[in-house]
Order: sequence, then structure tokens, then C-alpha cells
Amino acid sequence: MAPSDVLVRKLKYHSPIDSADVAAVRRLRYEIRELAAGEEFIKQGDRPKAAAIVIEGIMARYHTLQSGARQYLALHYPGDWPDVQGLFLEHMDHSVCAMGRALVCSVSHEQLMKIFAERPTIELAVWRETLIDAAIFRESITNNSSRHGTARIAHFFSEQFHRAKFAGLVEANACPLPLTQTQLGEMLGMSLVSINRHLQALRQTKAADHRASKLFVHSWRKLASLGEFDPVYLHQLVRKASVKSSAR
Amino acid sequence: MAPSDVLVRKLKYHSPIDSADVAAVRRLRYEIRELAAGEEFIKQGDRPKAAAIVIEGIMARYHTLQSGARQYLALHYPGDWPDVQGLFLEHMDHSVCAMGRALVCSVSHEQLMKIFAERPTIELAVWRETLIDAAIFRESITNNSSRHGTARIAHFFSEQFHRAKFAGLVEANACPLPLTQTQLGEMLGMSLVSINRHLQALRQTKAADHRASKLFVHSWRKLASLGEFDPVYLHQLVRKASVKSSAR
DNA sequence: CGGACCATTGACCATAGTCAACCGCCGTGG
DNA sequence: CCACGGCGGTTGACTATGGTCAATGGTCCG
Repeated sequence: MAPSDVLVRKLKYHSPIDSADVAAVRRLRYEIRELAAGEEFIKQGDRPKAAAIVIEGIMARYHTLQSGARQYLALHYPGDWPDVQGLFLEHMDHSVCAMGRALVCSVSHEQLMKIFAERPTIELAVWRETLIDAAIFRESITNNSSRHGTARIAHFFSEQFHRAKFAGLVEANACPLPLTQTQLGEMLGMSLVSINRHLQALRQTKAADHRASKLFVHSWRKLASLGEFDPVYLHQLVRKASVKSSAR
Repeated sequence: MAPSDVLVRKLKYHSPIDSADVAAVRRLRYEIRELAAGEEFIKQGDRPKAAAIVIEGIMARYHTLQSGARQYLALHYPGDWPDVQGLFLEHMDHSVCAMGRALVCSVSHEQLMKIFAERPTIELAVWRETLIDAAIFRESITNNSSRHGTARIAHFFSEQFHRAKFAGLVEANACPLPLTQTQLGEMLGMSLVSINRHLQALRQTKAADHRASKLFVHSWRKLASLGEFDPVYLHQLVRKASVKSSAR
């Protein structure tokens, strides 16, 4: 799929984009960059001059603590903008890297400001995009702070499966989730060993399983209920790509 | 201070606002509402038609879990917009309440869209405002997920003291922080008893103390270092209201 | 084959959560 | 005025959860 199609597809999930908007998006000039697994794309402290859109693969934002420890903040799927806030915030307060191999396209801030002036709908759609990001961050605060063990993992898996579904990445009840257990721990604020044990517990419930960089959802209903997952915070307009339809 | 002054003061901390912008802000019509301590302003699930700006006091956003438990997400000071995302996200995914008595002013979405069209600088400033909110959420993920005990509290206190300072609320090394220990727990993902014990530990370091709904900072340097606090994520343009100047 | 990385396991330890009681303060109502 | 009740803060004792340490096995790759 062409980069502009990936982008348009995503924007349409939450915003009303018309054909003139689509045409404007297609006129954007961009650079494509391929990233190896784990490769850093932009670093805490940098001053970006362009914004990236994920085209293929999965990217992640993370904080690096004084100790050198890493805290992952969110994952990003094709169509997502993992560093748009750089448009208006001078310095990056976090880094962005690829989880697994990924393709990103970057569009200069200059061009974005121009397209915003021409097509206000697009500006609002991108703003909305950043607001949904914020909603996802809020949900992570709650998940990591008030859910324990298996429920925390289940909620995280639910969100990723749901978002992967909308990004068209789910096949046969499985979606890519290229994280090691160590990284799951850095995402959820748990130790490697805890992750491992709770994963086993989750496996035993027959709700979901994670292996070989993939998330297998055997019972969406059970997984979502274990994680108390309710997708309203993702603020999608369209509910068509129903998650339920593809997994019991 | 008049509501528009509170707003302008805040926007100027991160965005270049000129006199025409200020004039436009002053022309906004708004409704003032006084809230009692703990009163809910807007509820998870609501569809707001106006956005609120905190004028006096402190407000908070929170999630309500299925169990009825509450997870606070962030505090908001005069000049903050605790529910702007309602402009572009139909449903509230969290609630907003007053911590202690508060004064808010609400401005209809309609008027906001109009001022955005007239004064793009203001639009960008408000967008930036929401991006800074997101940065604060990210920091909370990290704080609640990867810092433990006293450090977690110290970081939270540092952020609140710093933000209160910029809102002009610090007097004699103390700022208002109208939360009970139970609420601190709901903010930081810790139990009441843990909060109590770590607060005592913090008190003993002579860095800071919390009592009578106030936060006393005895040694800013020590508090910030205990909490590994670095204010870059608050993305202020102006660094004039230095925090260090008023506390050793 | 050796090394690196990832998943898994057991044993032990540390931290935080739960339960329950008590204290002091404050506001209400007798 | 004082008794009472509620709330917020504090404490001790106990429990549970998760973290740390260390070792093992599998797999992939050079």
C-alpha cells in the first residue's frame, strides 16, 4: 500500500476526510526510511524538523531513565504518527524506535503546516490523532497503576490486538507483537520474571498467548474481560472492523 | 485576576501570543462556575459542548474502573484546560472534578472554533497545550511504572510544585495540594498505607512534607533529585519563574 | 561448536497491600 | 457545653505480590 493510502485509511477511522483532502495528502512529498529491528529513529532531546508516519511494522515511544532503564510508553501501527508532537514542542521528551523491522515515511514540518493551512480538515484530523494518542497514554497510566499481574497484561494485549485489527494486521486470530518478555516488562512496569509467570497464567486461561513475536487471541471475549478492556478511549468513528467478528 | 488574563498568562509560557491574540481572547464570552471541593465537573461518557479553563483552585482528571475504584490522571492549575480534547473527541473517556474549591470558566466549542479560524496562533497555542498535557501523561506512565516508593512521590511532588510555581501559587516554599493520602494513592497507584509510610520517609529526608492540604518544599534540590525530576517534559518557553530561586 | 539471546524455573527476598485498631480534629446535634 | 460520629492520618501485624538472583535449556547464527 502506498504511504498516502496508509495515512488516509488511518485518518478516516476517526475523521471525515473528503476527496480533496485525499488529493492534498497524495501531493505531500516524503522520504521513506527502512528501520532494522530495534533501531532508534529519533532520540530524547532531538529537535525534529519532520514528522514520521509508520507505514509498515510497529514502532514504539520510550523514556530513558537516569539509570539507563527504559520505559516504553506506547506502540504505533501503520498510519500512526509517533512523533507529531514535535511539530509544536521543540525538543523530544522521549525517543522512538522500531520494534521489529519497520518502514516510516517522514514529511517535513514545513509541508505539514502548508497542508494544514490549505485543508483545515486535515489539520483537525491530525490534531485529533494527537488527542487519541493522549487518550491512549491516559489509559496506560490507569493500566499500569491500578491493574495487577495478569489483568494488566490482558488489557495491554487487548489494546494491541484491537489496534492491530484496525491497522489490518490481524490474520487468523493473531497479530504481530514483536516484543521480548523483557520489553513487555519495560512496557508494563513489571520484571521479566513476573511477565513470564503471568503470561503462563494467561495461557492457561486459554484467552491469549504470546510467542514468536506474535499475539494469539483464542478468546477475545475472555481476554477483554480479564483486562477490563473497553475501546471507547480509542475514539474511533467507524466500528466496522469489529474485533469480535474474527475471534470467538 | 480576570479569566482571560489567567488564560493569556498560561499560553504565554509556551507560545508566542501577540496583542491582537490577547484582544481576541478578551472578546470570548464565557460562563463562570464555582465548584465545591470534590465536585464533579464533567463525567466519563459525557459529550461536552464547551471547554473549561481552570481559573482558581486545582482540578483533576480521573478514570473510574469497573470496580468503582478511581485512578487520577493529572492535576490542573489555573490556566489549564482539563477537557479541551472534548473539542474533537465526542465522548469523555475520563471525568474531571475539583480538588478543593475551584473556579472554572467554560467557553463554547463554537466560539473556540471561531477564534481558531481568526487567530491561528491561538489555535496552535491550544494545540500545544494539549500536546503538553500528553507529555505530562507520558511522564506519569514512567513515574507510576518505573519509580518506587519515595521516589515516585518525590517526582509527583516536584511536578506539582513546579507547575504550581508557574501558576503563581507558591508562597513561602509551599503550594496548595488539596489531596488526602487516599487520593495521593489513587494518583500514584499505591495504597493509602504505603503513601503514609513513604511520606514519613520523605519528611525525614527534610526534602518536602505534605500536610494540611499543602506541599512544603524544604529543599528543592533534594526533592528533585530524589524524584529524578527534570522539567523538560513540561515544554515551557519561558524559564523565568525559576523554581530554584525560592527554595534552597 | 561457541556465543548470544530469549524463555523458563526455583529459591529467596523486598516491597507493598490488607486488615484492624487508635488518635486527634472538627462539625453536628442534643 | 459536651457527646458523638466521621474523616483523615498513623501504626502494628500479617500476607501477598512481585522483584532479584542464578541456573538451565532451546534456538539461531556466525
